[in-house]
Amino acid sequence: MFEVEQKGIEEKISAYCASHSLPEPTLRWSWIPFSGQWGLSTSFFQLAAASFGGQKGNTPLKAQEIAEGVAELIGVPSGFSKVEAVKGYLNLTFDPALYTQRVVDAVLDEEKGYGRGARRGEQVMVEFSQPNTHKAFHVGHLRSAILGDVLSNLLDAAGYDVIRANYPGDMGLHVIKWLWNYEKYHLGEKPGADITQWMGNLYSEASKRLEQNPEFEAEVREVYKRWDSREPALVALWKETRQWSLDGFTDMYNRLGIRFDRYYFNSMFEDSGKVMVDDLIRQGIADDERASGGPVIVKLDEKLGLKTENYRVFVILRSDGTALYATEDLALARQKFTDYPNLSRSYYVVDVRQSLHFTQVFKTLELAGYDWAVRCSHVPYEIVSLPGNVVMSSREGSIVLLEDLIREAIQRALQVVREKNPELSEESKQEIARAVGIGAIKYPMLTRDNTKVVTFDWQSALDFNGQAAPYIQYACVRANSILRKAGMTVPASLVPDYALSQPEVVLIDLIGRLPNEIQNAARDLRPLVITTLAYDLAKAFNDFYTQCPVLQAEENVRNSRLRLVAAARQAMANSLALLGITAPQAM
RNA sequence: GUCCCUGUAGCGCAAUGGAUAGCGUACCGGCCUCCGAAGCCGUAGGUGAGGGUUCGAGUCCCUCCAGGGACACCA
Repeated sequence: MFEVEQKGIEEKISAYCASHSLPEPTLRWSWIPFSGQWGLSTSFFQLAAASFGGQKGNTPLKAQEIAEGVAELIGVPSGFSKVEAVKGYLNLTFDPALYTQRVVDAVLDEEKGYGRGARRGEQVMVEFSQPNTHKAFHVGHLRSAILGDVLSNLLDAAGYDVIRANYPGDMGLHVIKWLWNYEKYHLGEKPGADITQWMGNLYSEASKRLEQNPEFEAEVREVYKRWDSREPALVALWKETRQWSLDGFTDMYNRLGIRFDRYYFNSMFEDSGKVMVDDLIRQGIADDERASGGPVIVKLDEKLGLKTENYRVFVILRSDGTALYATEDLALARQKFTDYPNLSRSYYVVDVRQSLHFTQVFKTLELAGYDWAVRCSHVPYEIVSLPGNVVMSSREGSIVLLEDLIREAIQRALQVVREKNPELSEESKQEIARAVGIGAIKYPMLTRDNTKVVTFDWQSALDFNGQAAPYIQYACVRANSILRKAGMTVPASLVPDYALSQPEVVLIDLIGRLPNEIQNAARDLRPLVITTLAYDLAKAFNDFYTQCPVLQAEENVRNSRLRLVAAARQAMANSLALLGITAPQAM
């Protein structure tokens, strides 16, 4: 927001250093961290330490001396109201009126585009939510879906052209088991309304039957053989039942507001993966141990000339010649760069337990000479577990179905909105309940670091109070309410001509940070940065409207505050949109 | 055994190597004649242990301790 002024100041600091025989400084700007202090800050400790040239010296004292010298030289630049040298820091306080106008104008001019960075002309792919067909879709699968969706939003807002890819597991032993069970006990049946639940039930039923009757294994192997020879009837059944799952997934994604540009399926890469394995053997990268009953492996540490065991041994084809996920992942990675040769990054949003697997995949591709291999990266996240550190498993049935969670959350939100706002139309209540319910599900998955485990429990999942999406949505609603009472007209751009109060300063400050924070969040692949900002914005707005009258204020104050309310509402709505959460009009 | 992640208030989580470590929740006490109480205000509570680097360490390095995970044909 003050890039031009900041640059001018940097030049003056350079000039100061040159004339005081100090080294060329590398400046890092940050926000003044004290609440109510408003502006940019930089420190001179590094410069002071460097100025001693290895000799001992009092760094803090020297830093303060430089800060004072710089402060004296630059005076108070235009756009700022105060310049101070404090404890080795140079603090530049913004001119409140000017800064307010700049921030508020930017938000109200750009509206939904506020915060978005310039297009970079760079394409990236984000692969996320790799659900298995013929299995339940449960809360454990939710994190990849939500995280990947939001990372895509963030990268897009940061200026990248994002391709959202899904990679369902539509073939494997789990599918064969399901087909066996269906042919034997359910032939001709069709799923009802709860597709994924029905599919999941049949899968756990199949698992149970096989556990209790190991003699059925032979029948399952028989089905696998029919698949390998592509028996037309079985392929047709697979296609039909696979589609049921995919329809169920689409329904879930629609309810969550998650979309994809591109679908890859692991069944597509069985053959091309095997061809790549052959190539790797020919290149001498992979060792084929099938003659002695072993699989095809890549001894990564050995091939890399390492004595450590960092990369271990990577198994890329079963001893019976059938494809593993590893086989298919090699081909998938290549396919992505065939489809999109200019990808500058290819991200895989997959849980942390597969970290080794992906380093092996990428390293193997690098060894094979694919120059794009270094552009692939795994974005690990910790799993969602149940209380007592119980991992959700569809086989053991220790799961919370996603559709149950969505239904319960929306139901709970509907109950609350009926209590709070009985006069709204039933249609509005339903819409609000959806926005609140979905927001309440997403926010907790995004507001902790990717590497932290999320423990799911019903009570906190359905708790709408405190630091949560409904709090932020509520702040938007209150802002909207004020604007509605003002006739929805926002005054034209103006420079505030009164002394801004503390809550206004804090609020404007936070609104102004959104563009930077979007870049930070995208750079570090951390939605947490935005969930925190959105919450801080909502809190600051709450603070503002409880302390600063808008509609009853004198006209000049009222006009300025109405613009601020509109800007705050927009900034909060934009932040929520990045998080895949909608801000209702009322709630 | 090797490697990775995590350890911050009773509990759940924050804090680009920077100044005074923040928020929620639970507990206790206040606030609906005042733009909507899904809200606001107040009290209380602290970096697993020990070294090191640095002007400055919750953050980086080393050694421990505790919890979780991954390590040859599961996905």
